[in-house]
Amino acid sequence: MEEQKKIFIEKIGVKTENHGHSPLAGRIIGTLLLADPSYMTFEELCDYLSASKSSISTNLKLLMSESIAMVEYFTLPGDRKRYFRISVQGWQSHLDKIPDEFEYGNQLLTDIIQYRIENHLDENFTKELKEIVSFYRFIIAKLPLLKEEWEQLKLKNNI
Amino acid sequence: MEEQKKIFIEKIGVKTENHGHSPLAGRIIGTLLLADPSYMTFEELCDYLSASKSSISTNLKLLMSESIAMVEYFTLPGDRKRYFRISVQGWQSHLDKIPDEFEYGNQLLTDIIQYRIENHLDENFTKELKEIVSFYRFIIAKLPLLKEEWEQLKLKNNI
DNA sequence: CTTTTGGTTCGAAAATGTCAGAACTAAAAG
DNA sequence: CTTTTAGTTCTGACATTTTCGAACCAAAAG
Repeated sequence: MEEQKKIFIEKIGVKTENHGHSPLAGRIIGTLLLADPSYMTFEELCDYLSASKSSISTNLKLLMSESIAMVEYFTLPGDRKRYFRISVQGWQSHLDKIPDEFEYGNQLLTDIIQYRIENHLDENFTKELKEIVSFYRFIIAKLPLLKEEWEQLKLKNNI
Repeated sequence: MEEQKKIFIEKIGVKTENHGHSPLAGRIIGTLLLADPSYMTFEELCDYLSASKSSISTNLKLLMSESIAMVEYFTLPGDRKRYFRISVQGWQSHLDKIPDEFEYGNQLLTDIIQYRIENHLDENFTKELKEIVSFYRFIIAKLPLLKEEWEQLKLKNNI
């Protein structure tokens, strides 16, 4: 069982690594996703992952940074420890940022097209690029509407 | 102008690196996106990027691989050279694979939820995870429909 | 059959990333 | 004021990735 869990954590870790994080960062995410209770202290993370304080500190700092925001911590009165957990809100807001992500890549493609037009480069290829951009734009415009639609759906069914 | 172009290529390159490729792979993509004509020979790439034949070869191989398919080449009769270019089709099919990408991450989250239920872990957190998954599922289901909608739109307006 | 062209493949070197240990700090406890 | 706790920061070692140069190969040219 415990062994099973560790293998599972590694798997989650690899997935997270694919998104550009270090192996340890991935393991922290995996560990917190399977934790019970759903939060852990700094020390527990060190022990459980057999990692040094410095590595845990560095990686937690990264995972809690503004731009990533996958982990957060809370404190308890009269207790010096920090309790780290997955930030569900961070995860959600990460979802909300997907359109921006698309948008950035798309802006770059748009600039490329602009450059190609200004410099009279091979029009046929430019046109093909335009088509890709227009699809992206379409998706980007639709995503917030989907989110909206989902909120409505949730309101009707669940709560 | 030429200098401007190089800076631009680096910028495209960084964006591509963020998707998990090497700097040189990113530069190749950038170079081909701004190329005129829209294809280049192996030698031209080596010269333009001041990179070794081996590096260009390795990276082109990667970029042309089944799973990435961002670059392709064509040949001309009576000409031994290969002409490398951006694969618009590969790019398109990459777009088509976005739902699968989402799906994989989502499957992992689903497994995590399953584990948490089976082992009676902190239900509140499990419930929050469920909500994220259900939103993902919703999006995944909708994306192909959006693609469809876009195709229709294109048919009406353009061609 | 030899040379040239257009690459590929195989180590090794250089650049980067990851992690641990030790020294440090700020706040609380004694 | 000293000690302990809960981390942080810095430095260097180790691992991985990226790139290069040299040797190699297959096909075409001479």
